[in-house]
Amino acid sequence: MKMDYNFGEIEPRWQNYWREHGVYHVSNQSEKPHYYVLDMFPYPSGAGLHVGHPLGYIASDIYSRYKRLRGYNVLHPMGYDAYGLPAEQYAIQTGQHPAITTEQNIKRYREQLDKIGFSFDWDREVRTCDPQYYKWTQWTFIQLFKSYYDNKLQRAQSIASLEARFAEWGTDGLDAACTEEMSFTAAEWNAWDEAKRQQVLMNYRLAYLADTYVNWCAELGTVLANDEVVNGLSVRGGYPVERKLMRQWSLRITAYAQRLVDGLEQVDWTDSLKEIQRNWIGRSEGAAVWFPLDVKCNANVLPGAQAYMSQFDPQPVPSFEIFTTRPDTIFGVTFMVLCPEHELIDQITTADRKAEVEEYVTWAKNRSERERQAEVKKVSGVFTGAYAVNPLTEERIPIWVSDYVLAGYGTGAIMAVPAHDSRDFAFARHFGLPIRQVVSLEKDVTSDPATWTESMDAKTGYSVNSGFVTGMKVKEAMKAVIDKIEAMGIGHRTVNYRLRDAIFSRQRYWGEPFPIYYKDNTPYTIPEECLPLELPEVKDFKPTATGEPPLGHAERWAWDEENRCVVEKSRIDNKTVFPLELSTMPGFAGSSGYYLRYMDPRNDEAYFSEQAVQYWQNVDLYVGGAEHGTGHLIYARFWNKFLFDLGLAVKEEPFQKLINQGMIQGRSNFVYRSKQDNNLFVSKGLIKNMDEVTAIHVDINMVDNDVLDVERFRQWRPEFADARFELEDGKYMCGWEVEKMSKSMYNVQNPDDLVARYGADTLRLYEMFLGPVEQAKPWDTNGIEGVFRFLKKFWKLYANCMTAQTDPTKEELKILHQTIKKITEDIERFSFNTSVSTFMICTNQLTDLKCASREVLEPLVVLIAPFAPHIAEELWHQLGHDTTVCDATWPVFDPQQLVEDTVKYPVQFNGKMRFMIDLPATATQTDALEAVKTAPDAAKWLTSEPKKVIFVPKKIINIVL
RNA sequence: GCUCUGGUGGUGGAAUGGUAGACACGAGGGACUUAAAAUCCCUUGCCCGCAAGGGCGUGUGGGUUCAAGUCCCACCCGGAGUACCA
Repeated sequence: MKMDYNFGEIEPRWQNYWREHGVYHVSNQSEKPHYYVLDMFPYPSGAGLHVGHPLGYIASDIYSRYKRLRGYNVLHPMGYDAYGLPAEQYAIQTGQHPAITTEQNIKRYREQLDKIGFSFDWDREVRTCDPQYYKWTQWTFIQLFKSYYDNKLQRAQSIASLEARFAEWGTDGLDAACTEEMSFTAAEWNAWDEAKRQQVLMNYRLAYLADTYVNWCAELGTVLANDEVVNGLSVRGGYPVERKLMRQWSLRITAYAQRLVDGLEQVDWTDSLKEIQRNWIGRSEGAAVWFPLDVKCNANVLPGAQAYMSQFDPQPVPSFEIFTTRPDTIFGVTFMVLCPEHELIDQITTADRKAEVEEYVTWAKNRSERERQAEVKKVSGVFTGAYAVNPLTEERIPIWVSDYVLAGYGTGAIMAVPAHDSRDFAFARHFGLPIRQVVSLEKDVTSDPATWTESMDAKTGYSVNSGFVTGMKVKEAMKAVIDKIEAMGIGHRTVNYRLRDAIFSRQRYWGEPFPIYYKDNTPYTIPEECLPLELPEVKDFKPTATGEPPLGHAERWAWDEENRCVVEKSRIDNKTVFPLELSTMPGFAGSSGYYLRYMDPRNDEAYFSEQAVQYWQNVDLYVGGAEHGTGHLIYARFWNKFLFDLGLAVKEEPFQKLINQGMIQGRSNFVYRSKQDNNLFVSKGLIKNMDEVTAIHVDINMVDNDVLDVERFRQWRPEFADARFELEDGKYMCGWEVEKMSKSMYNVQNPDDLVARYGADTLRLYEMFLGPVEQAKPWDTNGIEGVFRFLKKFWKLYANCMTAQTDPTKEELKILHQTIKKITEDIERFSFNTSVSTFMICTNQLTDLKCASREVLEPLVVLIAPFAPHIAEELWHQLGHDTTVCDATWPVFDPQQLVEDTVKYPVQFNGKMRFMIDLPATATQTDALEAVKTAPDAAKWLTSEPKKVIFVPKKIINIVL
């Protein structure tokens, strides 16, 4: 065996071997237990992989290989989230077809990934832009289109069954998720024509077309989902986003809000991620209450309210609905607020207020989302002149309009309780509206709200000034008020969610086409047998002159209903040939169900076979970034729940355990140029005053352990050619800072360079050694030498000992079994950084002992195989095996080999000797004393016969000498 | 503001409530070498001391406990998510 660790020769050789022998190919048929380990598949960007990407892949690869060694049949696939904006933006700039760019990028990604030695089953690769893949994305969309959500059954049902129901019962007894509440009879339904029926059904479909306020990004020329917008700017590009009413496809994800909340209980995710999702879904319990209006208008008439109000007014009483989480404060309502979009405004505004209200509404509606959010603190609003009646106090309450009430949440109308809501408080103060205290921390103790500096929002204390609930605790009062409201028939308990339906159209080219064509402006799905509906070629990737999406440029983009095929657009006659949908699906469409497709990726007949999903069930371990908490991870859960309702997915939750790998930040290096002398660079330690120098980013590839390679620096740019350096100890020391990893900061570390220099095994170990997988951390190559040194030592241990084989000593076995125990525990809790340390300790100890026993060296190779597969494979064969190490068996821990000392340590304590002892819970004082006396070093501590012995709880014994 | 996280040497980071700082980097010293690389050995939390040894130490202040980095309460500081969600 060669003495030197030649990773450059070993690694490619085994990578070829694995590929040629299909070592990582996984079968759907196996007697073994199954385990599914999934990485979030990457978007293949033009920049290639940097060291941050493989962090999660390495962790999941370690776990996959470990599970395999433990006898599991492990599914560990990889693919590409290939649709996306950057390729398309690039296409717009250069005319290069996104498919070509994407293909090139994928090729580069694959090369980079292959060098790191992953155990992916590449036969199962999927690409979201592959027609054979997006066929099933389109198929799922059609199923969503053909489904509605039954709130009583709490599951999706077919639209066909809804039609049957309408024909027989109308909406009677129907409780379904919908855009707006509808009420009609079977007779009405049966009398309607096709167009009207389709329009009604659209109100219930899980994938529906509707006019909704959307986030329109003019710069990107498309609408965006809520999670793609932060602070009024697009996540991609940071362009301003405005609210716009547009006819768009949406997914009725809100129907699943409750199940999305409930499902979090069943999964093994971090609390923080579950919390992110809970916040995003934003479930709040409260009451819907109808407030009768004190004017005559055409607003809805609610039977209950009318019955109540008819005591005072024989005429029908119009009313409107509000949502509150604090029904207990209803006695403190001093005004009402409608959102500027509220339909009631026009009807209720009094003539004298009309001009002012209209002006305000126009102003508020035209304000960009960005402006609105920037001026959140600024109070604005206007009085409508109209009044509502508080159904419990029978007071007349003024109705205002303000943009602090949002159209999209609840009913877009609130009862304002300024004493107990900070926003209402600010509003009341600004407009001089009354503030009435109805909750107090102490019973019957009130103060004058005029003296308050802030409202009392906490849901604690007692009701005061509150009619029949006065004196009750807040929680009781809430219940009592709702009960009363329900009894009066003017409201009910309800739950509201912050979650919005997912806008599903993008006015873009590079995405999945909708399998939809329009007959009479009514959308119809193309037959499932005709899928995939392939993305057509276009001559221009920009929107058309008339403002249509890029697909408007496609010549061949019309649907021939008779011949069931795509034909030239020129043939559209709206009799047999119809226009196809022009927008495409968003990025999350393709990534929402990919984990299921991996189970059976080449299936042409179905998304995946029943046999495959019955075998694999769902993802056991999912590894990826937490930045997908409000996007992909919500959509994928929704997608899976829907497929579960259809009976395709067999588990309600797609990802059982989820690990969020922390982001790897860049570590930038700086040189410091003197402000007096542009050619003089001062070493970090010699700078007296930072004001005298300018910090300049330098490429981290010219820096080693913060020492600058001055020659490379001089060659870097012409202006540095004559650079002079003020050195410390003959070196130029650079400064550093943690920043985002990006080209412009010259701090991008490319994994290929490290693989070339140290080998893949070192890179793998080092990425793990850097710290806990979940933690965000800056990339820093300063420690990589240590890991590399370890692998060289590890290699040498075998090189020295392979020839002479001896029986293992007790000491060697102890080291081995300690290592087995520790490594197994570490892997099970994803603590891979400590695993690397354990290997280092083990190797040092065995080297000191000059260990040469196969009985110890062989299992050690298996232990390290998940972490450093190449060196393990090589040593495994050197040890004389002709099977691969991937098929070895994980060594079994033998506790007998670890002789634990019962007595841990002695300490002096108030003149007593105290000993920690490990004894069974049933042990007596005599047992404890015996253990101390027979401990290896007993003579050293017990210099005389004990005078007194105190056996304190469980593990302690105090001995007075 | 709310929610979630985290705070340990010069650095990255270890510690089922049980000898804090494993392991690694960096630094200092030494061996080998003509020299360098590579390799190996020693020291390395802070303070006092030649030493043996002693004192102090896990953001701050309290508490529970025989025992607290770890559990509880309050506060301070960082990171992330979210933001007029009624």
